[in-house]
Amino acid sequence: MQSRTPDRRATGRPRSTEADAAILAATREALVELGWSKLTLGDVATRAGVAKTTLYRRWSGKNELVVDAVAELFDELELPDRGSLAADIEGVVLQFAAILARPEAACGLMAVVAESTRDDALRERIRTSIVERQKRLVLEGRCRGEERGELPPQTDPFESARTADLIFDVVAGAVVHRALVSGHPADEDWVRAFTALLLGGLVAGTQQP
Amino acid sequence: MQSRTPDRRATGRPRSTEADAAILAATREALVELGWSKLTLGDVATRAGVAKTTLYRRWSGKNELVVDAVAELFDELELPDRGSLAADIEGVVLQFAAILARPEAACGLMAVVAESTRDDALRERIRTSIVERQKRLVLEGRCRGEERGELPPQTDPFESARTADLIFDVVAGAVVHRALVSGHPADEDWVRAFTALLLGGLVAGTQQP
Amino acid sequence: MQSRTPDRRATGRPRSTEADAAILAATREALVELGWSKLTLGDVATRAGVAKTTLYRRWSGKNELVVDAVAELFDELELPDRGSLAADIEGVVLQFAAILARPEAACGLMAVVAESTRDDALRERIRTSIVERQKRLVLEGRCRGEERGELPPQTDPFESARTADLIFDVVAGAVVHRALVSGHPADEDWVRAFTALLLGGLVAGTQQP
Amino acid sequence: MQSRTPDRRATGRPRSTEADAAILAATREALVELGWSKLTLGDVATRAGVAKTTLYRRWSGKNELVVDAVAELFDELELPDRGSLAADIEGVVLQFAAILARPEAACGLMAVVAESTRDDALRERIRTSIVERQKRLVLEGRCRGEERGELPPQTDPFESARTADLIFDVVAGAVVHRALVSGHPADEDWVRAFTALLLGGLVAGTQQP
DNA sequence: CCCTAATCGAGACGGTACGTCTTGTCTTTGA
DNA sequence: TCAAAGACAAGACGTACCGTCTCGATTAGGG
Repeated sequence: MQSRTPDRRATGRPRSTEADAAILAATREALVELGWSKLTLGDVATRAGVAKTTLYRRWSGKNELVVDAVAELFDELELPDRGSLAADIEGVVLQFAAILARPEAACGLMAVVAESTRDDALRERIRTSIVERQKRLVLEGRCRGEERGELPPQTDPFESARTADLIFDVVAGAVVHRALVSGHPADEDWVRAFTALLLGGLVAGTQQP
Repeated sequence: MQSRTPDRRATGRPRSTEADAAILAATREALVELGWSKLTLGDVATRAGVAKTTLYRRWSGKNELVVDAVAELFDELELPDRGSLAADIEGVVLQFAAILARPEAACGLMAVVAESTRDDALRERIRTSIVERQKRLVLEGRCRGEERGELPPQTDPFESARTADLIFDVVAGAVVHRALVSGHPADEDWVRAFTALLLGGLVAGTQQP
Repeated sequence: MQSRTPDRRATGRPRSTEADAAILAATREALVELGWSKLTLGDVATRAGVAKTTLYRRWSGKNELVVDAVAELFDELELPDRGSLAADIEGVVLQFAAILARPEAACGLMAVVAESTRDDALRERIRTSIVERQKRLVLEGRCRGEERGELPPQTDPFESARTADLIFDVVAGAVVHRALVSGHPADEDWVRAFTALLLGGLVAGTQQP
Repeated sequence: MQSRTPDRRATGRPRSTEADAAILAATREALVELGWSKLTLGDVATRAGVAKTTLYRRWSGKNELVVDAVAELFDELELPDRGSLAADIEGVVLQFAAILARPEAACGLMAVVAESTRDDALRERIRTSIVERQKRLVLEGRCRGEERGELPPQTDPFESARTADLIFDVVAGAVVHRALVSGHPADEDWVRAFTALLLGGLVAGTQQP
């Protein structure tokens, strides 16, 4: 959501802050009921009890609106402390799968990713609002793994970032593919098998590169 | 594409087989130029030199059409024989990344996946036409790994299928996420690191489950 | 309906004569149910149990088909012998009104007249098939009036034709307007008043021109 | 054209009054060039420089639009004062014939009458907007005839209305039939003969009913 | 306490695509 | 050769949404 510049004219009627929240909530509600392609901004405005003008004054279009509406959903992710690295990873992956099981997250996210293949600004907005924002979980997890001695300490910062990116791609990609493409739920069994594969690869990879 | 039932009435003018191919090619062309959201079936029909009715007679809508148009792209994948399992995997993953780097594949695939979150028939069509169809690569790869002794023989058929599914989710998901979400190319370096992670996990997982 | 030329090639499968009648009947049936604007040639063909091709082979379009279908309706008109000119006229006008009360006649006739304002060939077809064909009633009526001495004998053949045309315009026009535009039925009362006006004008006109 | 109810919500952008006029003018223009059956609302909208939605917001379809477009044409009729009843009638009938000679009037009027045979609301709209509206000419003419002593005063109001209706059916019907069906122009000669017939009938009818 | 200016709701506007329908032609198989 | 069946190119249908615009009606400061 675009924040108003601080030096903005302070005169005139200020924008309603309630409208912002109402619009994002209405967007998620409409995504659940209608999906991406049948979601219309006019309908979102009506649900939010707001005029179309009010919506367009804040967002430039459907893509940007849905990115913001979906991004909020992923902020509730956090790395649990279950005692072992494997258990921690399983926990956060299950949380991620739970969010993706919600229809507004699944269809909203996939749709904006699809649109972003032809819109660099949108891709950047997705990266900033969603991807980079959650990469904190990987860093925190590895940090905890090193503290516990479950992972060897990573010294090279460049190599460290590269590995974090790879892990994030593997985790996020695999869960999304399992949930949305294969069509099977990412349940506890699957998450346990996936975590074993991932950790096995990580340990093997760092032992004898 | 729906094949006509064999006992279909053989009367009337038969459907043009050239039109089928022209429509799918035009669809890919339009996807490249316009992307998913600006692709219109009227435009596809015009590009294919075909009336809209001809298009609607064969496909029920944009979703189904694009699934078929994209599915053809993935049929050119094949498992190369580069001497080692790791090299073979790297080869096929690179091919997969190359296809996903084509805009018609990327935006078409993501868009229909997004739509499939609210349309079970569409999800099934995607699974049948694309996912299950390419899972052959995983099976073939493991078979070759076992022949070469790089992988321990898998005896339990149920466990075997479960692992194949997991591998496919990890491979396809990671490459898609890398290419489309993270926004970095899935180049040779990344593919090598990813393959190492995957193979490490596989070997570790089968040695001490 | 285009009649086959007598020296036509007698080879090949002959055209079905039943089809002609079936198509005209189906056209009237469809006119009753659907009216002019929703009548489609495909539907007529289906009702007649005939392929569209067969229909187009005989008529060049909707206009021509409906002219032929409607023209048949007016052939059942005849001048009754009720003893006096006034009664005879009332009788035939009531018959005419009865035909126009049938929806297929009313809407078919008005529609082709509307189309004929921009299609001279169609106007000619209407005149030949419907108007001139029924003008016999006027001539026969005047002839009978003169025989009975109710009308003075008309000697000038040019003047005679002019008057016949005028009478036909007045009779046909007034009944059509009453029935279709004013929206009131052309019942016995109205027909009596109209006939009185017409006969009064005719007698007055011939007495002191 | 539907007038907005006076208690209508005064909120929102008001409808453009220029659009109304532009659409009706464009309709007449298109009727002249294309006739009824080839007139499309999309084309009318384009000619009027207006979106299709704007047109459909005001009229429910082709029929209603053309009724309004044609009705305006007949408002220019007026009863001239030429000194005698016969001359006055001849004058207004000639005016009427002149309007019917314009293609937009002829084909538009006939077509909506044809459609009205299957649409009571449309028939009522035609009666209200065109027929009843012009019946004023008959009333005015008879009034003037009575003032001049050319017609006996009519006392029974019911009988009076019945006669006015009859006269209107005869006049309008005969002119339309002459112009559109018989295919001959309603020129001065014809109008003079017709007026003589009509007036003769009227005088005869009122002298000895 | 009013003034000013940006906001709000409502809804009409010009466009554009939709998915369906009809037209008149063409291409099959079968009689 | 014609018939039936139905696919074909073309194009209008009436609807829905888009993103913009014009309204009158609120709201806050700031004077």
